Amino acid sequence: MGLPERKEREREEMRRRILDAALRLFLEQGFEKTSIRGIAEAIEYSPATIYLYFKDKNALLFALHQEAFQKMTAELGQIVLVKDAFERLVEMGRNYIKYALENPEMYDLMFVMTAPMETLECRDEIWEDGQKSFCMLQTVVEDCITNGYFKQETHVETASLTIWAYMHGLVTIYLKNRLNFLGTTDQQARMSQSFELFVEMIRKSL
Amino acid sequence: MGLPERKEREREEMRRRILDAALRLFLEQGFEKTSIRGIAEAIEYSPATIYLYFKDKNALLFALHQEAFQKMTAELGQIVLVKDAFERLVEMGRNYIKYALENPEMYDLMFVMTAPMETLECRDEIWEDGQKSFCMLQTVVEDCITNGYFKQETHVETASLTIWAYMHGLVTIYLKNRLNFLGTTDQQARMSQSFELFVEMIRKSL
DNA sequence: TTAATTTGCTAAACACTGTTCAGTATATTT
DNA sequence: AAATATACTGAACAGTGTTTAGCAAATTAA
Repeated sequence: MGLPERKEREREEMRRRILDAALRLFLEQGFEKTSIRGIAEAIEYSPATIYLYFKDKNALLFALHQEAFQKMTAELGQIVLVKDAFERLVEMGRNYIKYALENPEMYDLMFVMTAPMETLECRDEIWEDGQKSFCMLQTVVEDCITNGYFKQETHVETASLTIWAYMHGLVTIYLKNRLNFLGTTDQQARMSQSFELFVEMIRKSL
Repeated sequence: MGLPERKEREREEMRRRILDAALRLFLEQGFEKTSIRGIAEAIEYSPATIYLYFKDKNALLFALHQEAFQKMTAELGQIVLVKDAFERLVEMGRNYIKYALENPEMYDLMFVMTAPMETLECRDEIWEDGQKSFCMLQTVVEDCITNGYFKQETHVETASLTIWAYMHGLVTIYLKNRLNFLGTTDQQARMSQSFELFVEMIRKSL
């Protein structure tokens, strides 16, 4: 066995090339219309080659799903700059919505599609990326308790799940075109109004 | 032109046979694994025949989506029996969760999949089924205001959207396996805890 | 009753999809 | 220089949604 140093690096470069092409195509033409063959053509290799670097399409999607989480975590991480605990929570919510609306395909991959989760299941692993993000939320909720914004007896996990559920519901209703019985221009405004109401709800009752 | 009485009836019977078979297959083997060819085989007709009764697969999905709404509306309609306005709202929420967990594929069709919505868009129609369901929720929220549970100045539409967003978020997070970083058995319990918290939140702050 | 026409349906094809595998040409090791 | 391992691909398999040409039976018209 020779030194696998360069080999390993080349292999990683190829994975990158595949993922970059896949991501570009997904963002350009959406999920449904992106195929393994299309990705192969974009990197000028045979479709079979992709299967030397990813077990199947689900594994490829899972890798992209992980990168989407990295990006979101980076963006949500900005909120540590906000001093006030409650305002930090609100800003986190705003950024969550912003990320979802600006990266709808990635959001789908992260929180809606079942395909990437299947790779996780067949590897018998836990959903680490999701867990880590949830912990970020929990931390901020804890801060709100510590700083007296929320009652001492507030159950952190339950409160966090409730907040996440609302945020997720709001953005998916919108992204999946289930708000289109309202005027097209109004939709974003209605979301903002709802968000503000929810913020007041948790301020008053948590 | 002869009397199209029986012809029309026969045509409707055929549509029914197709939809029944499609529904059965969807529930048996899920969405991804159900094909036009499979449906055709189930009713012992050629795949091409289906296209004489439905424009394309999206139109078929849209028809099923409509029936799913009928079923849900019927189930949610039961809550009129509950006298107390607030308790009626809570019961509506419980039934919503129940329906979603008992009919995950149908829920997907109604609120997550974009395919049925495309048929709607290309027909340039509004999402009537969704609008009607939303009105049901709005009515109950109005009752809560009238009966003094919610403040007089509560904006019905915004409050309803907020409640719906939370409910939808909760069930989709669960159905799309995004709660599997919690213990498998715990998941439903966590959902219940969150729901109870949310009920208290709206009781206290709306 | 016969001829013309419409209706209901299908076989076969088209252009795709994800995936596998035998085989090849290049690079590495012995 | 020979043997082995690596990287890659062409071609196929089995599947998908959809379209079209054509056929046989039912309906209408003469």
